Amino acid sequence: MVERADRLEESRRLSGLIVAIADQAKLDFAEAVAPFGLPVHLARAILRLGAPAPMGDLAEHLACDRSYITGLADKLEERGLLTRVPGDDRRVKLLQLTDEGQDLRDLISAAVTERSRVLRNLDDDQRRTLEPLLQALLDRTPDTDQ
Amino acid sequence: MVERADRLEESRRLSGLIVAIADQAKLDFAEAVAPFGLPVHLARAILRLGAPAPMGDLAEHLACDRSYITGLADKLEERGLLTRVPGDDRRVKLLQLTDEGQDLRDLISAAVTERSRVLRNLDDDQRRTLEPLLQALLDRTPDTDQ
DNA sequence: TATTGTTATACTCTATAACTATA
DNA sequence: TATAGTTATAGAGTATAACAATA
Repeated sequence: MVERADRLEESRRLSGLIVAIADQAKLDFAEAVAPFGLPVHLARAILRLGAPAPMGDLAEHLACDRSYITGLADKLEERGLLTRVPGDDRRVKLLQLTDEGQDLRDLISAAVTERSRVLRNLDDDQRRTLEPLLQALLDRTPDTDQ
Repeated sequence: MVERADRLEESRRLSGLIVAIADQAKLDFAEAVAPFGLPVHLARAILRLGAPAPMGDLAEHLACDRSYITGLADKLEERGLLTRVPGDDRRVKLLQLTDEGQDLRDLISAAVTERSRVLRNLDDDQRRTLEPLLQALLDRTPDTDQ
């Protein structure tokens, strides 16, 4: 049996750890990507564009407004990393990486993977143990309403 | 034995889960705190002020510039939630919650705890299993340099 | 000379609203 | 009429730099 106060303290510790790990993950990502001269959002966009995608999809994935994507796409286009190609629905523009963009995407992907703490700090067993716990944490709470 | 490609995919999944959980934790926090009419940063500041603390300490804890703390302290002072009291070193000002501030802090603390996913979604065993895994994730990588 | 907190200002990020062209 | 993307603009959030008081 765990005492109430201990459980509270443990829970705060765990919450703090999770936030700290996520913050660290963002720093790791920014650091992995910096050598390529790319701000985080541009790098995330490139990673997302393994296949050509409508600008609206990217907005949804990056959790931002479509108008913001226009700016990102402009910057990536200026750098010659992607082009806008028309979709079947002619209102839609697909963002498609150029060859240079694809090459850069591969490099970024490798750099990010290389720094992955999940890969570097945990063994196979630990990863297998961790996943269901994280999944449980993410699940919508069963609303005990107690 | 786990295949390389599987391990990569699993690792991406886990990284994604961690970031998603942290994002969700921030949303949970904001939601828990909203009924008190407090922006997230003000609430975090109050939670930090269980004991009077120099403004610089708060800046460090919130990971922002000292000049930003001046603004936060102003707002909290306007609301009657804290006062600035001189420290031993007379350059220093300590932020000290008023009685009203302490009461509010207790309420916020309870509201945040009540929503804690760590408490609501995991049992004692799961929490005990989770902690060392998170700790390992956070640890500075042993720099394999491979 | 270095440090704490303050002030004024500037910058970055991102959203909102109005617009064009399609549907 | 509704939707995808664009444009111009505005706002929130936060930092920078110069400053006053103290060390």
